[in-house]
Amino acid sequence: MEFVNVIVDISHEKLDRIFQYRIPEELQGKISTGMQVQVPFGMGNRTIKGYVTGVTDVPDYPVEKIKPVTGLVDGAVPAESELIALAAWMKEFYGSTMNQALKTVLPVKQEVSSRQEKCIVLAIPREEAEQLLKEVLHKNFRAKARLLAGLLDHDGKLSSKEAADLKITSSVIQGMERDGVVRQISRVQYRNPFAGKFEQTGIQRTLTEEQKNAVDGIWDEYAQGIRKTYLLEGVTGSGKTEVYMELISRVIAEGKQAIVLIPEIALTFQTVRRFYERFGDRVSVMHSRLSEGERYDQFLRAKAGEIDVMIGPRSALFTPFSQIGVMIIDEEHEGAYKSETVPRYDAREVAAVRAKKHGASLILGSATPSVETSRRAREGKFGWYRLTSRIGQAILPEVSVVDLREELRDGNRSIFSRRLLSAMDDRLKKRQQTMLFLNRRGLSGFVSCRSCGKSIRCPHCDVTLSLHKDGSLRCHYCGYRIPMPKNCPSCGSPYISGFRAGTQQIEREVHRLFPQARVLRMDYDTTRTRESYEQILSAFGNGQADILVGTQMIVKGHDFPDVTLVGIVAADISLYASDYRAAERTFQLLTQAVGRAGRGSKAGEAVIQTYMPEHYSIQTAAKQDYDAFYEQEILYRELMGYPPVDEMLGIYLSGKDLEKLESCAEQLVEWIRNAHVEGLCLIGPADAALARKNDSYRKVIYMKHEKKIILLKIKKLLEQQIAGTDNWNDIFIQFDYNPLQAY
DNA sequence: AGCACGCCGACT
DNA sequence: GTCGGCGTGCTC
Repeated sequence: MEFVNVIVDISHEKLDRIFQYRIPEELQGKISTGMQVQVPFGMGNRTIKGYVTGVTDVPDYPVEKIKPVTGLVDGAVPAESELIALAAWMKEFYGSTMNQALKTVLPVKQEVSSRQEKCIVLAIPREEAEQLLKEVLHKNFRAKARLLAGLLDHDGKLSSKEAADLKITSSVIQGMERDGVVRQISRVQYRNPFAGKFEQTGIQRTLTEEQKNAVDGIWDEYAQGIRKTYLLEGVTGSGKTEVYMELISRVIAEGKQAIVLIPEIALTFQTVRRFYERFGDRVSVMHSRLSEGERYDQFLRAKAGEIDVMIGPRSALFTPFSQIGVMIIDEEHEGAYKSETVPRYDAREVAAVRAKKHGASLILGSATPSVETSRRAREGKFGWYRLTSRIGQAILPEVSVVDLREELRDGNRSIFSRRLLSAMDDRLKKRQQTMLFLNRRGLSGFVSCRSCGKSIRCPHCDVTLSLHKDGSLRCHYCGYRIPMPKNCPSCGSPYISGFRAGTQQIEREVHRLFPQARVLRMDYDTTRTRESYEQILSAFGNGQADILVGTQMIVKGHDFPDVTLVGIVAADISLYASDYRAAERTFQLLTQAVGRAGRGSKAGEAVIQTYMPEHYSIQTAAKQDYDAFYEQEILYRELMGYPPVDEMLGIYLSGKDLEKLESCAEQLVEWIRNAHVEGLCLIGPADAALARKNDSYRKVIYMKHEKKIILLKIKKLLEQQIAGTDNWNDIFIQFDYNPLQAY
C-alpha cells in the first residue's frame, strides 16, 4: 500500500473531498483508516491535519503531483476518527462509497456564511478610526475604507457575515489586524434547543421490583466488565424509561456518556422532559425539526464534552462522544432504525459495533421485540429482562375481535361494524375519547377477498402478491406473475378488491354518523408543517376533540388518559403487505394500538375489525400474548428460510437502458452461481416493486443463506467483479440486508 | 481556510 | 517603473 486517501481538516465546502498522499518509507504499515495524519497542503505546503479514509495502491491523481504524508498525529484519538473508522466499516459491510458513509456519520459542515461566531471589532479609539478613514480614503484604499466605515456605522463591531456583505476579503482584515487597527474575536455560542423550556427537578422515582432486577442484573455484569446486548422486553407503560435512566445515571457517575435512540415519531416533549428533569443541561436532543445549524451545534457540544446524554433518532447514533458507557435503542422493533438510503445500515447492528469499540452495554427495549432480537435473546446471545406489570392503576383493556365477513353477510357494507358503532356512541355519551386507527403503511395494490379474507400469495415465496397497473399480480421477491383473477381462488367470491378506506373517508363517515362529534385527523397529509404534529396531539390531549382518526403515528408513545376506546378499522391491511414481515408488523401495530386504550384510571376497550379473525397475529395481539405470536411466526420463518433463520441480502439494480440492465442482472446471477456457494438460495432477477422510477428501470435479486458472513463475501466478490468490468458504468447497484420494504 | 499570483491604481 | 492593495483561484 503506497497511497492514502485523506480528508483534510479544514471546514470548507470546497475542500470537503478526498486528497491523496504518498506514504513515506518510515510510515509504511503504520497508517490505517480512521487515523489522523499530518500532511503538507497548498502551495505553501503548510502542515495541516487530515483524516485517513482509506489506503490504496492505485492513485487516481497524477503521481508526480502527490506529496508525502509528513507524520502521524499523536495523542488521544479524538471521537471523530473513531467515527471515520466506523464509516469505513459501514462502507465495507453495507456497500457504499466512502463519501456516502462519511456523510451519514459526520454532520454536514456548515456553510461559512450562514453560521459565523467570528466577528471583527475596532481595536483603536473611535476618533483615531475616523482619522484613519480619512487617510485611507485619501490613499484610495477602498476596501479598508469600506471596512472602517462599516465598523464606525455599527458601533465598532461587525460580524463576518456583515463584512462579507461589504465585499471585504480576509486578506484586508488580516492586513488591518497586523497593523493593530482591528481585532478578530471568535465567540463560540452553541444553541441549546430547549434552553429555558424545562426545569431540572432531579426527580427520581423508586423502581419496582422488576425494574430493579433489570438494572441490577445489567449493572452487575457491567461491573464485572461484561459488555453485551440486552433485550428489555416490557409492555407499554411498564416503565422501561426508568430502567434506562437509572443505568444512564450510573454510567455518568463513572464519567462516561450515553446515547438513547428513539424513533423520530415517538420523540415528543413528554419523553424529552423526563430526561431533562433528571439530567438537566447535560442532556441534548437531536431531531429533524432542528435546523442544520442547531444540529451541528449539538454535534460540537457533544465533542466538547458539554453533554453526557444524547437523545435522538437513528442519526444520534453517531454522536461524537469519547467514552460511551451505555447505548439504548428504544422501540427497537421499529423500521425507522434501518436506513432507506445508501449505506442501508441497521442502527441496531451499527450500535453493537460502536458499543463494542467503546466498551459499552447495549440495551434494546420494546414491548413487541423484533423476531430477530427475540430469537437472539431466546438463544442466550443477548441478556434478557422482562417487565410484565404496568405501573400505577392502569390495566390492560378488554379486547374484542369483530369478523367483518359476518358484517358483510349481514348486509353491513360500511366501514364500521355494529359493535364499534355502538361503542363509539357510548363514549360520545359518556364524554370519553375514542381513537380510530388505520394501519396502512406503504401499501400499494394489495388484493384480498372481502368474503373469506384470504390474500393471493406467491407459491414460491409465500408472500402476498401485489396488483400492478397492467392487471397482473406479482411477487416482489421472485417476480412470479399471474393475471388478476375475477373471483377469489379459495372461495369463489367476486369481492376481491382490497379494502380501500383511507383516513379521510373514515373522518367523513364519522361526521356523517355522529354529526355532533368533534373529530381530528392525523396522517401524513395533516402533519406536513413543522408544528402540526404536536398541535394535533395536544389539542386531542386537552380534550378539544372526541375522536382522533389516524395512521400509525397516533399510536406511538402517547398517553391520553381519557381515551377509553380504540377502534382498529381494518386490522388486516398491514397483513397484506407483500413482504415476509407482514405478520410481524401487524402484530406490533395492533398490540401498540390496543395498549392505547385505558391508560388512565378508567377501564379501556379495544375493537379490532378484521376479515381474518383466525390469523395468529390478530389472535395473539388481541390477547397481548407476545410469546404465542413468536412461536407461530418463527415457524413461518423457518419453513420459508426468512430472517432471522436465514439471512437475506437484496441486490437492487437500476439503469436507464433496459436491455443493458437485464444483461447486467443476468451477469450478476451468473457470477453468483459460479461462486458455487453451498446452501445459497438465489431468487430473481425480477422487476422491482417500482419497476420504473425517474426514467430508470429497476431490478431486484435476493439471496438467502444461513450465515451473514457468506452473503458479505458474495457481496464483496460481486463488487470486485463489477470494478473489473467496464460496461457497468451507468448501472447503479445497492445492497440491502434483511430488507424491510420492497425496492 | 489560507496562500500565491497577477492585475491595477498611486507614488517616486 | 515599482510598490502594494485587492480579487481570484487552487490546494493531492
